[in-house]
Amino acid sequence: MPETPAPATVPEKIRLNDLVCFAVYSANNAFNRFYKPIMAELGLTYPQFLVLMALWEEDGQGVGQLGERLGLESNTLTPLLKRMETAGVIERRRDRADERRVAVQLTPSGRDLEARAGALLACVPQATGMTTDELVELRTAVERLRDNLACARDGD
Amino acid sequence: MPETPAPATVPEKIRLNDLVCFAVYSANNAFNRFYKPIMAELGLTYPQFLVLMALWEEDGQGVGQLGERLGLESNTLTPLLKRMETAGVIERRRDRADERRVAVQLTPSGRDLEARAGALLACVPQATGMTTDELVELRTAVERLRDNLACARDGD
DNA sequence: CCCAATTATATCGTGCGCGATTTAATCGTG
DNA sequence: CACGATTAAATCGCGCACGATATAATTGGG
Repeated sequence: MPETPAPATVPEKIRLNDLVCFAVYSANNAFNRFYKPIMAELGLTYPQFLVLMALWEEDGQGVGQLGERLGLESNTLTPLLKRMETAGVIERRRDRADERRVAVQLTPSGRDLEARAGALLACVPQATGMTTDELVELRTAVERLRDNLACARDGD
Repeated sequence: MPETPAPATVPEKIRLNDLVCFAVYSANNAFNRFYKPIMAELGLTYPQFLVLMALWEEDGQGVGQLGERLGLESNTLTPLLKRMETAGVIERRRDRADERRVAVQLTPSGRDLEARAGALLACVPQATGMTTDELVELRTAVERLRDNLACARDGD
């Protein structure tokens, strides 16, 4: 007879490296580190760059729309947008028709960064060490994971 | 003849949703949000939980070893570990043989959390909406991405 | 028309994550 | 043994991310 009785379900120690969440966590940190010097060249941070991308797709979005696009709320976006305004890449202006809303507009300087960003980010696919097809598949899977987690948190 | 001459490489507007980095970024945020109430039940934050997992695998690790395991440095870990010490789940003590080093030891309270954590995290695979096989494949791909980015940043 | 409910942003406090620097202990070479 | 170089951790400042709350504008019944 073994000293320790076998439990109904083997508890099987969970290890850090078995967790998808840790892989995502550490990959996100790795992306941040990789992007930092590139973004510094543009005078931006990585989250600020994501905001700019959203604005290059559609200028003049409100804080709420940007938040929906990026998965962030005003408590994160407001100070971030203020820093971007100070940096001179966007302008924030109250909507005349509805003074609660704040529209975020690119400045010429903010628009100009789009071309520069394209060149600076060209090195990224190479750095991932993955093929275009692999990247598309990976992205799709990560998006599915993200969306499932988000809706599991709300209404299941 | 087309109005706009075709450039050598088509600049093809990059959209937010095409970026793997944004998928990883937003998935990491989603994980954080999903884990927050679970971790609160344990009196922990998500990064603190990751530290505990590393210690459950091997107790008494130094700050540097923990950092290597988690991909963090002392500037992040030191204050985090101090909060965990205040919370009573670990103890930090200077190594007698080498006074530069600080060993991190689980307290009984910190050890006890392992069993509770297992039960609380049982809901996670379900929430991802992915099969076990899909999760393994996804984790492997994300780890590869992370490791490639990290070594591209250093010596290529 | 008024006022409670709703909506949009902003504010505040806390905990990361990290670049830059500091402090302190150990090592290595003479 | 001395002393500069190296190593380990800690400190500092900044920018997210977010829960909780506040402020201000609009909406909708009665």
